Amino acid sequence: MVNFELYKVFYLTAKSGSISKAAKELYLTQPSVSHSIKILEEQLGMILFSRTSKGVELTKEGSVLYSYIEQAYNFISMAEEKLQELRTLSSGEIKIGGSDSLCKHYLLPFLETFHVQHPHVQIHLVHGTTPEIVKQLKEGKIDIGIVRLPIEDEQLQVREGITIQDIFVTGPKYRELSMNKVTLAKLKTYPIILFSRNSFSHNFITRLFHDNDLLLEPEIELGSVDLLIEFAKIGFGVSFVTREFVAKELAEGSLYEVNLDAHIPPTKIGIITLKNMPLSMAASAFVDELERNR
Amino acid sequence: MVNFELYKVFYLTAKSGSISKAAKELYLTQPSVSHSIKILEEQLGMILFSRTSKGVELTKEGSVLYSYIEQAYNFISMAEEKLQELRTLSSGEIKIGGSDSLCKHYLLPFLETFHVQHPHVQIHLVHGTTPEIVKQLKEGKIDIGIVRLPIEDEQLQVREGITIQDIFVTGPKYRELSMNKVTLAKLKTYPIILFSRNSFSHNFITRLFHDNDLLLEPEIELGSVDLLIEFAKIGFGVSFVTREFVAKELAEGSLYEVNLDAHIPPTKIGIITLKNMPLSMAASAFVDELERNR
DNA sequence: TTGACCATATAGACACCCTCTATACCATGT
DNA sequence: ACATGGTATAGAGGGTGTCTATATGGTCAA
Repeated sequence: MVNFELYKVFYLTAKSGSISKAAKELYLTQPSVSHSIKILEEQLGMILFSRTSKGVELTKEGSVLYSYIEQAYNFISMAEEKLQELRTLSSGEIKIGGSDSLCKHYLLPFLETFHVQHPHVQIHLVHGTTPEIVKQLKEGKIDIGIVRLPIEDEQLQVREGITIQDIFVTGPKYRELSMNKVTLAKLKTYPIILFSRNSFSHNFITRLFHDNDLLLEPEIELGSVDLLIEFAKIGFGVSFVTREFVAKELAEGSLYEVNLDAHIPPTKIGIITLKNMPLSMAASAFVDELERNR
Repeated sequence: MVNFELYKVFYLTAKSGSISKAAKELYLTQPSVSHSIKILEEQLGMILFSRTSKGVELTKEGSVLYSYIEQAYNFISMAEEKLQELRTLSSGEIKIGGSDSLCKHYLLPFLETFHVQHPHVQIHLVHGTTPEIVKQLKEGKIDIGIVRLPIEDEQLQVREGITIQDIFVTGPKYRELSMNKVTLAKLKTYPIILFSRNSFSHNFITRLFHDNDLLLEPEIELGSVDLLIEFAKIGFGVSFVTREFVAKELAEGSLYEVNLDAHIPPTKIGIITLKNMPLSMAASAFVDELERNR
């Protein structure tokens, strides 16, 4: 099989009808192109051009070859244009899997700015629990997963995102909880509102109480962080939420942070990807964006 | 623009899913292919493969590139197959222009054997006078012209074919002309049958008589060599034809050659082509065939 | 867990081929 | 006749692509 590079030279020569012009386009000298065409003709065993005093002209066989190579050349050009788009993020696609509430409260701001910067990069958001996210990542259905750390998996590459702090919050009704230190036992006497059973936060808090020989019996279990916030605001009880996600409410005074006499360790948000699978340009850029704003 | 040869390496690697396998196909070593792909990735500014322990796998961008390169590769493969056909004469086309009667009597036997040998080469036959043939040759409408020599034209390459001898023939009725030497003056007393006015033979004979101070007044002028032969056979008079084209009739005794007491110089058949336009494989093969049987 | 096996990556040396310069050659048009 | 613009050829040199040798890493089976 002939060296493909020779076909490029052939194409440009045929197209411009001149070896000299082709040489200029290729940033080569005329003898070089002349030589390449000679090699090609020798390897194909046929004359491709008739040489005239004003350039070259395709022979019958040359014309046949040209009609094919023209197509091939166009496809390669299109390929390079397409890759150029991908490289400059004028095109592309990212599939992100967001665990729990992280989608809305953590990811959304990034998505907005990223979308403004790269409007032609399509973003698909998938919702799911941490194990679901990991599974989809391994199946190649998503490029990036956003989960709470820690996570242990040999196949995963984990980048650390921002650190978040889970806290108990309450509305003005139980404002006293924010004044003085509150023990877990004391807190237990208030109505506790938690995220759905089996969620990261539900499990964590249950274990925290259990470690202090207390059995937590949540008053309400909700499937949405927004509802947790709303319920706390209007005085249904004490919600367990992430401080960073209720920053606005805390600032405006519609929620108060419980002054808990117990240590709730801060959590990190992790950006997980498959260790062996290189990220696409778009995904890579998005991850960079997430890491930059750590 | 990237070296096209790298795309070939890329394609075969992607297709086989393995650098080692691609190396075998390319008759290269594994490090060489590995290196080529690295170069390609660097030049495109993106990772094309994820390397695993059992080979390589296309990344998102790699897949995009592959979908284009696959097409390009197929076109090039098709091109090489097509050229292979042309080279082996399993395909192709020849346009031949035959002057005067040469088509039927000279060319036809060659065409038959050539067609048997290369049934997939299409042959187009064009009929015309010598100037018409030359014109069509220069316009690129035919590849090869078959004419009587001599012909003088800077742009033409002339190959000599067989030598032919024009003679006068007659049927049994005037058989006596074949017995003893016949002068032009004597011949003139018989009815002369010539090919159409302005034809090569008409002009030649008129001049021959003129050079001997005789004015030729042909009895009949015909537009076909076949008719010349037939008219002579059935006793209409004396036809001026080419000896080689009436070999059968002379042998079987339906025609007799006039024993002329004047020298008619033999003529050569010429195979003419454009000097600066290389012949197609098929045309070239046909010309070779003509030259071989000189 | 360990070792064999099968991938790819890396390093460094060498040779070949590609490209360059210089020049010849040819056709065309002034 | 000569300038111009095209291609072909020769020969030299350097760059690049390919090789060998070896490292590295993952998978599988014992």
